[in-house]
Amino acid sequence: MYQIDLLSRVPIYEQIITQTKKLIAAGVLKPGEALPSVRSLSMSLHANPNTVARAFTELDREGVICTVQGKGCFVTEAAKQIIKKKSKERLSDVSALCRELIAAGITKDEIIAEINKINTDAQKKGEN
Amino acid sequence: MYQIDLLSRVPIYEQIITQTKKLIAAGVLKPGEALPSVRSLSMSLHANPNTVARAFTELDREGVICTVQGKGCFVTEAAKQIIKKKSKERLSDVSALCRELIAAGITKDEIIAEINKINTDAQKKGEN
Amino acid sequence: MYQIDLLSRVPIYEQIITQTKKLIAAGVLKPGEALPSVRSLSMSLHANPNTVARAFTELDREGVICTVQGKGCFVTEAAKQIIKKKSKERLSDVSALCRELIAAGITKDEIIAEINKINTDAQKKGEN
Amino acid sequence: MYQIDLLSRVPIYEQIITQTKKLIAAGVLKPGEALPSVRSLSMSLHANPNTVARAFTELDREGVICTVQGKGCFVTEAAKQIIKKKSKERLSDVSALCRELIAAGITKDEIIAEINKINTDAQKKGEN
DNA sequence: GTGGTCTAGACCACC
DNA sequence: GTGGTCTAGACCACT
Repeated sequence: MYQIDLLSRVPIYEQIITQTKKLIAAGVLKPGEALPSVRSLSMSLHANPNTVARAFTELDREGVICTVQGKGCFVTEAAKQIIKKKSKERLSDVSALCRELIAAGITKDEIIAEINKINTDAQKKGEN
Repeated sequence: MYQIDLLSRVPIYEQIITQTKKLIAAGVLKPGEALPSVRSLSMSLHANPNTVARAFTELDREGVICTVQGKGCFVTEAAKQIIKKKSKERLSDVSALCRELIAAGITKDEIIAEINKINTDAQKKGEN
Repeated sequence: MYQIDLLSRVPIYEQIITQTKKLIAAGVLKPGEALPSVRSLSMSLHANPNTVARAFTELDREGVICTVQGKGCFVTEAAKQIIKKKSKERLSDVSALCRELIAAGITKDEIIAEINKINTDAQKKGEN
Repeated sequence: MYQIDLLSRVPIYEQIITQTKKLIAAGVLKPGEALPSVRSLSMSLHANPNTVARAFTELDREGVICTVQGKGCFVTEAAKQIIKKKSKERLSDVSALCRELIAAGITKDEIIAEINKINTDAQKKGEN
C-alpha cells in the first residue's frame, strides 16, 4: 500500500504522512476505516516503529486520523476536508517555488506547460 | 544587497546561494564583477564567515562564481546560463509538488491561477 | 582502518576522501556496508567531527556513499565504478606532471621505469 | 613569453617559477641572460609585483637565478643542471599519483599509454 | 587585504 | 544513536 523511499532526503515520517493523506484523498482509506498498525506498518516498510508512530501522532494532531488506545488508528470523517484545506495553504509553497524559478529566468509559460503535462488521471482520483 | 532570514528553517548558507543567484539573474551582479568578500558579507549579514564561505564554495563548484585566492570571488561569464539551466531542472520539483496538491483535491486551475497571480508581481520586481 | 597524517600539507578532509575511496576500491568497504560514524571516525583519527563530516559530504556528492539521516553513511552500489571513472579523468594530471618533467630534461623512459617500479609494489599490496 | 593562468588554483608565484624553469630548460633563457624585471613582468602578467618577486626569490634560493641588486636577475650557469636534479626528485610525485590511480583500479598499461601520448617534441626542447 | 582549513563545542532533526 | 548546521575564533597561503 505504502511506497516509501528509505534513502530519500525526505524524512521517512514525512513520507508516511504524505502517503497516508494521498491514500485517504484517493479513497483507498475511507472514513472510519483502520490504518495498518504501527507494528505491522513499520515491519512492512523496514522502518523503525518510532518513526511510524511519529507520523501517526502528527496525523492525529492534524485531525486526519484518531488514535484509540489499544484498538488502533482510524480515518476521521473530516479527513478529506482537512487534507484539502491543508493543501490549499500549500499553494503558497508553489507560489514561492515558482517565484524563485521566474527570478532565475524561467518563464511563466514554461512552468504552466510543465503543470499541464501532469496526468489528469490524478485529478479523477483526487475528486471529492 | 542580501536579504537573509537568520531564523528561517532554510539553512543560511542555502539562502546566500539562492540570493546570490537571484542577484546575478537580475543583473545586479554582472559577469566579471566581484562578490562582497566573505568577511564583509558575514559581518553585514550577522552571520559567521564559515557560513558565507560555505555558500561561496558551493557557488564556485556550480560554476556560477570563480574564486581567486587572495583576490576574491567573481561572477563567471556563464553564470546566468548555468543558473537558468539548473532552474529548468527544478521544474520537476514544481511538477511533483503540484501532483501532490492535485492528489489532495486541488485543481490544476487553482494552481495555475495562483501562478498567474505571482507572475504579475514578479514582472514588476524584475524591472530592477 | 584509516591512515591520516595530521601534519601533512594535504587537507585532512581530502586525505579522508582519498582513503575512503582506496578502502572501497580495495574491497575493504563493500557496497551497502556502513562507513564508520562521523563521531567515531573523528575520535579515532583525532580529528574534528566537522572535518570528517566535510569529507563524507563530498563523498556523498560524488555518489560514492549515500547518507541516510539518523542511520549513517553507506557505500553505494556504483561506488567502485564512480571511483574508477573519476580516476580515469585524472590521467590528464599524470600527463601534465610528466610533460613538466620531460620539459625539464627527464626522459620518458626514466618516468616509465619509475612507474614500473611502483606497479610491482602495488600488486603485492592489492592482494589484501 | 610567460603563459600564466590568473584563475588557476595553482598559485601564480608557482606558475612563474615553473614557467621560468621551463624557459631555461628549453634554452629560451640562457645562462648569464637577464630575466625580465619584476616590474615589467608583473605588468605584462597583470600580476602583483610582490607575487613576481616572491617567485624570483624562490628561484634565487634554489640557485637557478641570481639576483644582483640594482641590476636585475640572471640565469646561473648551473641552472639547467639544478632544474633537472630537482625534477628527478619529483619522480616520486609521479610515483605517488600513479599509486593512487592504480589503487583506484586504473592499470599500469593505461597510465603508460597516456604518457606515451605525450608529444616527443617536448623531449627535443628539453635536451641538454 | 583575500579565501581555505581546522578546531571546539553547540543545537537541531531524524531514526 | 545518526548526520546537518552554525558559531567563534584560530592559523595558513596567496595577492
